[in-house]
Amino acid sequence: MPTASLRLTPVPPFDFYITISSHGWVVLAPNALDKEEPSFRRVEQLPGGEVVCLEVWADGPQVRLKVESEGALTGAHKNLLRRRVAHMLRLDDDYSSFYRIARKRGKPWSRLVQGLGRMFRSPTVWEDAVKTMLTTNIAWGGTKRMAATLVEEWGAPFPPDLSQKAFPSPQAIAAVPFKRFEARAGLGYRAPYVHELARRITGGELDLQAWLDPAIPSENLYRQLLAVKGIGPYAAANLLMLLGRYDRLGFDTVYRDFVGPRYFNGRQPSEREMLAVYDDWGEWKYLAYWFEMYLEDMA
DNA sequence: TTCCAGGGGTAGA
DNA sequence: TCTACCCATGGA
Repeated sequence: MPTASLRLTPVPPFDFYITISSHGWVVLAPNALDKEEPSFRRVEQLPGGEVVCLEVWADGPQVRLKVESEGALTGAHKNLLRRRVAHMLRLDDDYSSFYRIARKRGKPWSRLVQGLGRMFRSPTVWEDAVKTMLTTNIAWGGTKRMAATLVEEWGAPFPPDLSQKAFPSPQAIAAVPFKRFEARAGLGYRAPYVHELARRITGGELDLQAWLDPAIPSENLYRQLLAVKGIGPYAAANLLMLLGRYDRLGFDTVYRDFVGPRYFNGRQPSEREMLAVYDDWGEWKYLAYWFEMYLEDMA
Protein backbone atom coordinates (compact mmCIF):
# COMPACT_ATOMS: atom_id res chain seq x y z
CA MET A 1 0.00 0.00 0.00
CA PRO A 2 1.46 3.42 -0.94
CA THR A 3 2.51 5.47 2.06
CA ALA A 4 3.40 9.16 2.03
CA SER A 5 5.32 10.87 4.79
CA LEU A 6 4.69 14.59 5.22
CA ARG A 7 5.97 17.26 7.62
CA LEU A 8 4.51 20.46 8.97
CA THR A 9 6.16 23.27 10.90
CA PRO A 10 3.98 25.02 13.51
CA VAL A 11 4.33 28.63 14.63
CA PRO A 12 6.21 28.23 17.97
CA PRO A 13 5.68 27.64 20.82
CA PHE A 14 3.88 24.40 20.07
CA ASP A 15 2.99 21.45 22.28
CA PHE A 16 1.50 18.51 20.39
CA TYR A 17 0.03 16.62 23.32
CA ILE A 18 -1.57 19.67 24.93
CA THR A 19 -3.03 20.63 21.55
CA ILE A 20 -4.63 17.28 20.81
CA SER A 21 -5.88 16.85 24.38
CA SER A 22 -7.09 20.45 24.66
CA HIS A 23 -10.66 19.17 24.65
CA GLY A 24 -12.64 16.02 23.91
CA TRP A 25 -12.81 16.25 20.10
CA VAL A 26 -9.76 14.00 19.62
CA VAL A 27 -11.66 10.97 20.91
CA LEU A 28 -14.80 11.56 18.84
CA ALA A 29 -15.05 9.35 15.74
CA PRO A 30 -13.47 9.22 13.27
CA ASN A 31 -10.57 10.43 15.42
CA ALA A 32 -8.70 7.80 17.39
CA LEU A 33 -6.21 8.85 20.05
CA ASP A 34 -3.12 6.88 21.02
CA LYS A 35 -2.10 8.40 24.36
CA GLU A 36 1.11 6.42 24.64
CA GLU A 37 2.76 7.57 21.40
CA PRO A 38 1.13 10.20 21.52
CA SER A 39 -0.57 10.34 18.12
CA PHE A 40 -3.95 10.30 16.53
CA ARG A 41 -5.40 8.62 13.47
CA ARG A 42 -8.37 9.42 11.29
CA VAL A 43 -9.76 8.49 7.90
CA GLU A 44 -10.21 11.29 5.37
CA GLN A 45 -12.04 11.39 2.07
CA LEU A 46 -10.40 13.37 -0.75
CA PRO A 47 -12.37 15.47 -3.26
CA GLY A 48 -12.11 12.78 -5.96
CA GLY A 49 -13.68 10.27 -3.60
CA GLU A 50 -10.51 8.43 -2.60
CA VAL A 51 -10.34 7.52 1.07
CA VAL A 52 -7.05 7.64 2.95
CA CYS A 53 -5.90 7.01 6.49
CA LEU A 54 -3.81 9.56 8.40
CA GLU A 55 -1.57 9.15 11.39
CA VAL A 56 -0.30 12.34 13.02
CA TRP A 57 2.37 12.76 15.68
CA ALA A 58 5.09 15.19 16.80
CA ASP A 59 8.74 14.96 15.87
CA GLY A 60 10.65 17.63 17.78
CA PRO A 61 9.30 21.03 16.76
CA GLN A 62 7.58 19.55 13.71
CA VAL A 63 4.40 17.61 13.10
CA ARG A 64 4.64 14.45 11.05
CA LEU A 65 1.92 12.93 8.99
CA LYS A 66 1.76 9.43 7.54
CA VAL A 67 -0.81 8.88 4.82
CA GLU A 68 -1.86 5.41 3.70
CA SER A 69 -3.74 5.24 0.42
CA GLU A 70 -4.72 2.69 -2.21
CA GLY A 71 -3.19 4.64 -5.07
CA ALA A 72 -0.27 7.06 -5.15
CA LEU A 73 -1.20 10.54 -3.90
CA THR A 74 -0.90 13.57 -6.16
CA GLY A 75 0.95 16.67 -5.00
CA ALA A 76 -2.39 18.48 -4.76
CA HIS A 77 -3.75 15.78 -2.46
CA LYS A 78 -0.69 15.98 -0.23
CA ASN A 79 -1.04 19.74 0.02
CA LEU A 80 -4.73 19.41 0.84
CA LEU A 81 -4.02 16.91 3.63
CA ARG A 82 -1.29 19.20 5.00
CA ARG A 83 -3.80 22.06 5.07
CA ARG A 84 -6.43 19.91 6.79
CA VAL A 85 -4.06 18.81 9.53
CA ALA A 86 -2.68 22.34 9.97
CA HIS A 87 -6.27 23.50 10.38
CA MET A 88 -7.06 20.80 12.95
CA LEU A 89 -4.02 21.67 15.06
CA ARG A 90 -4.15 25.43 14.33
CA LEU A 91 -0.49 25.26 13.41
CA ASP A 92 -0.44 28.68 11.73
CA ASP A 93 -2.14 30.61 14.53
CA ASP A 94 -0.26 33.27 16.46
CA TYR A 95 -0.98 33.45 20.19
CA SER A 96 1.59 36.10 21.11
CA SER A 97 -0.95 38.71 22.22
CA PHE A 98 -2.72 36.09 24.35
CA TYR A 99 0.60 35.21 25.95
CA ARG A 100 1.39 38.88 26.63
CA ILE A 101 -1.71 39.12 28.82
CA ALA A 102 -0.88 35.79 30.46
CA ARG A 103 2.66 36.94 31.34
CA LYS A 104 1.40 40.20 32.83
CA ARG A 105 -0.94 38.27 35.11
CA GLY A 106 1.79 36.09 36.58
CA LYS A 107 1.08 32.66 38.07
CA PRO A 108 -0.66 30.46 37.22
CA TRP A 109 -1.50 32.24 33.96
CA SER A 110 2.15 32.62 32.94
CA ARG A 111 2.24 28.85 32.47
CA LEU A 112 0.07 29.28 29.38
CA VAL A 113 3.00 30.61 27.34
CA GLN A 114 4.52 27.14 27.02
CA GLY A 115 2.24 26.46 24.06
CA LEU A 116 -1.27 26.34 25.53
CA GLY A 117 -4.06 27.92 23.54
CA ARG A 118 -4.48 25.76 20.48
CA MET A 119 -7.87 24.09 20.55
CA PHE A 120 -8.07 20.89 18.50
CA ARG A 121 -10.77 20.98 15.82
CA SER A 122 -12.09 19.13 12.79
CA PRO A 123 -10.88 19.55 9.22
CA THR A 124 -14.22 21.02 8.18
CA VAL A 125 -16.66 23.44 9.79
CA TRP A 126 -19.43 20.99 8.89
CA GLU A 127 -17.93 18.31 11.14
CA ASP A 128 -17.42 20.80 13.96
CA ALA A 129 -20.98 22.11 13.62
CA VAL A 130 -22.48 18.61 13.77
CA LYS A 131 -20.31 17.58 16.71
CA THR A 132 -21.24 20.75 18.56
CA MET A 133 -24.92 19.88 18.10
CA LEU A 134 -24.12 16.46 19.54
CA THR A 135 -22.87 18.03 22.78
CA THR A 136 -26.15 19.74 23.67
CA ASN A 137 -28.16 18.47 26.61
CA ILE A 138 -26.37 15.14 26.80
CA ALA A 139 -23.58 13.50 28.78
CA TRP A 140 -20.21 13.10 27.06
CA GLY A 141 -20.74 9.37 26.61
CA GLY A 142 -23.81 10.11 24.55
CA THR A 143 -21.87 12.52 22.33
CA LYS A 144 -19.25 9.82 21.67
CA ARG A 145 -21.91 7.25 20.85
CA MET A 146 -23.73 9.56 18.42
CA ALA A 147 -20.53 10.57 16.57
CA ALA A 148 -19.53 6.92 16.28
CA THR A 149 -22.95 6.01 14.88
CA LEU A 150 -22.82 8.74 12.22
CA VAL A 151 -19.37 7.55 11.10
CA GLU A 152 -20.30 3.87 11.16
CA GLU A 153 -23.58 4.34 9.28
CA TRP A 154 -22.69 6.93 6.65
CA GLY A 155 -18.91 7.45 6.61
CA ALA A 156 -16.88 6.48 3.54
CA PRO A 157 -14.83 3.34 4.35
CA PHE A 158 -11.06 3.06 3.98
CA PRO A 159 -10.72 0.22 1.41
CA PRO A 160 -7.89 -1.79 3.05
CA ASP A 161 -9.83 -1.85 6.32
CA LEU A 162 -13.52 -1.26 5.79
CA SER A 163 -14.14 -0.88 9.53
CA GLN A 164 -12.30 2.46 9.44
CA LYS A 165 -14.43 5.26 8.04
CA ALA A 166 -14.36 9.00 7.42
CA PHE A 167 -16.76 11.50 8.93
CA PRO A 168 -19.85 11.49 6.69
CA SER A 169 -20.10 14.34 4.20
CA PRO A 170 -23.18 16.58 4.09
CA GLN A 171 -24.00 14.85 0.78
CA ALA A 172 -23.97 11.43 2.44
CA ILE A 173 -26.33 12.60 5.20
CA ALA A 174 -28.64 14.56 2.89
CA ALA A 175 -29.01 11.53 0.64
CA VAL A 176 -30.58 9.52 3.48
CA PRO A 177 -34.38 9.89 3.72
CA PHE A 178 -35.12 11.72 6.96
CA LYS A 179 -37.22 8.97 8.55
CA ARG A 180 -34.45 6.45 7.98
CA PHE A 181 -31.82 8.90 9.26
CA GLU A 182 -33.84 9.61 12.39
CA ALA A 183 -34.39 5.91 13.06
CA ARG A 184 -30.77 4.83 12.57
CA ALA A 185 -28.75 7.82 13.86
CA GLY A 186 -29.97 7.72 17.47
CA LEU A 187 -29.60 11.49 17.76
CA GLY A 188 -32.90 12.05 19.53
CA TYR A 189 -34.32 15.53 19.00
CA ARG A 190 -31.05 16.56 17.26
CA ALA A 191 -31.79 14.44 14.17
CA PRO A 192 -33.87 17.05 12.29
CA TYR A 193 -31.24 19.73 13.01
CA VAL A 194 -28.34 17.69 11.60
CA HIS A 195 -30.33 16.50 8.61
CA GLU A 196 -31.59 19.98 7.78
CA LEU A 197 -28.08 21.40 8.03
CA ALA A 198 -26.83 18.75 5.58
CA ARG A 199 -29.66 19.54 3.17
CA ARG A 200 -29.07 23.29 3.32
CA ILE A 201 -25.37 22.77 2.57
CA THR A 202 -25.89 20.38 -0.33
CA GLY A 203 -28.64 22.62 -1.66
CA GLY A 204 -26.13 25.47 -1.90
CA GLU A 205 -28.00 27.58 0.63
CA LEU A 206 -25.22 27.51 3.24
CA ASP A 207 -21.43 27.53 2.91
CA LEU A 208 -20.03 26.73 6.33
CA GLN A 209 -16.37 27.10 5.29
CA ALA A 210 -17.15 30.77 4.58
CA TRP A 211 -17.56 31.22 8.34
CA LEU A 212 -13.77 30.95 8.62
CA ASP A 213 -13.35 34.32 6.91
CA PRO A 214 -11.65 36.59 9.49
CA ALA A 215 -13.18 39.63 7.79
CA ILE A 216 -16.63 38.78 9.17
CA PRO A 217 -17.24 40.71 12.41
CA SER A 218 -17.71 38.33 15.37
CA GLU A 219 -21.13 39.74 16.23
CA ASN A 220 -22.31 39.23 12.65
CA LEU A 221 -20.97 35.67 12.65
CA TYR A 222 -22.70 34.96 15.97
CA ARG A 223 -26.04 36.02 14.45
CA GLN A 224 -25.45 33.80 11.42
CA LEU A 225 -24.74 30.83 13.70
CA LEU A 226 -27.86 31.42 15.80
CA ALA A 227 -29.93 31.44 12.62
CA VAL A 228 -29.13 27.74 12.10
CA LYS A 229 -31.70 25.46 13.70
CA GLY A 230 -30.11 23.45 16.47
CA ILE A 231 -27.55 26.14 17.29
CA GLY A 232 -28.37 28.29 20.30
CA PRO A 233 -26.19 30.53 22.50
CA TYR A 234 -24.04 27.70 23.90
CA ALA A 235 -23.47 26.00 20.53
CA ALA A 236 -22.82 29.32 18.77
CA ALA A 237 -20.15 30.27 21.32
CA ASN A 238 -18.55 26.84 21.02
CA LEU A 239 -18.51 27.16 17.24
CA LEU A 240 -17.05 30.65 17.42
CA MET A 241 -14.21 29.13 19.43
CA LEU A 242 -13.76 26.44 16.80
CA LEU A 243 -13.75 29.15 14.12
CA GLY A 244 -10.95 30.98 15.94
CA ARG A 245 -13.05 33.63 17.71
CA TYR A 246 -12.55 33.66 21.46
CA ASP A 247 -14.36 36.85 22.44
CA ARG A 248 -17.59 35.17 23.52
CA LEU A 249 -18.19 32.55 26.20
CA GLY A 250 -20.84 29.85 26.14
CA PHE A 251 -22.80 29.25 29.31
CA ASP A 252 -23.28 25.57 30.01
CA THR A 253 -23.13 23.24 32.99
CA VAL A 254 -19.33 22.88 32.67
CA TYR A 255 -18.86 26.66 32.77
CA ARG A 256 -21.31 27.03 35.64
CA ASP A 257 -19.69 24.28 37.70
CA PHE A 258 -16.16 25.61 37.18
CA VAL A 259 -16.67 29.37 37.49
CA GLY A 260 -19.36 29.34 40.18
CA PRO A 261 -17.40 27.77 43.05
CA ARG A 262 -14.08 29.29 41.91
CA TYR A 263 -15.12 32.94 41.68
CA PHE A 264 -18.28 33.30 43.78
CA ASN A 265 -17.51 31.33 46.90
CA GLY A 266 -20.87 29.81 47.71
CA ARG A 267 -22.95 32.75 46.49
CA GLN A 268 -25.43 32.07 43.67
CA PRO A 269 -24.38 34.44 40.85
CA SER A 270 -26.45 35.32 37.79
CA GLU A 271 -25.44 34.02 34.38
CA ARG A 272 -24.41 37.55 33.38
CA GLU A 273 -22.13 37.87 36.42
CA MET A 274 -20.51 34.53 35.71
CA LEU A 275 -19.85 35.37 32.08
CA ALA A 276 -18.20 38.66 33.11
CA VAL A 277 -15.40 36.83 34.95
CA TYR A 278 -13.13 36.77 31.88
CA ASP A 279 -14.00 40.22 30.50
CA ASP A 280 -10.45 41.47 30.99
CA TRP A 281 -9.19 39.00 28.42
CA GLY A 282 -10.92 40.80 25.54
CA GLU A 283 -10.58 38.77 22.36
CA TRP A 284 -9.10 35.83 24.32
CA LYS A 285 -11.89 35.20 26.85
CA TYR A 286 -12.68 31.66 25.79
CA LEU A 287 -9.06 30.53 25.90
CA ALA A 288 -8.54 32.13 29.31
CA TYR A 289 -11.51 30.20 30.68
CA TRP A 290 -10.71 26.95 28.98
CA PHE A 291 -7.03 26.81 29.81
CA GLU A 292 -7.57 27.95 33.38
CA MET A 293 -9.64 24.79 33.65
CA TYR A 294 -6.93 22.83 31.84
CA LEU A 295 -4.20 24.10 34.21
CA GLU A 296 -6.30 23.06 37.17
CA ASP A 297 -6.74 19.58 35.71
CA MET A 298 -2.96 19.28 35.25
CA ALA A 299 -2.28 20.37 38.84
C1' DT B 1 -38.57 5.00 38.71
C1' DT B 2 -36.78 9.37 38.40
C1' DC B 3 -33.45 12.62 37.24
C1' DC B 4 -30.59 14.94 34.16
C1' DA B 5 -26.77 15.57 30.90
C1' DG B 6 -21.09 20.49 27.89
C1' DG B 7 -29.38 23.09 25.42
C1' DG B 8 -32.59 24.62 21.87
C1' DG B 9 -37.16 25.64 19.61
C1' DT B 10 -41.50 27.53 20.19
C1' DA B 11 -45.44 30.00 22.00
C1' DG B 12 -47.02 33.54 24.69
C1' DA B 13 -46.29 37.51 27.54
C1' DT C 1 -36.29 40.16 25.72
C1' DC C 2 -37.93 36.80 29.10
C1' DT C 3 -40.31 32.62 30.72
C1' DA C 4 -42.62 28.01 30.66
C1' DC C 5 -42.84 23.91 28.34
C1' DC C 6 -41.54 20.32 25.42
C1' DC C 7 -38.13 17.86 23.00
C1' DA C 8 -35.34 11.93 22.37
C1' DT C 9 -31.86 9.28 24.42
C1' DG C 10 -29.33 6.62 27.82
C1' DG C 11 -26.61 6.41 32.10
C1' DA C 12 -26.72 6.91 37.13
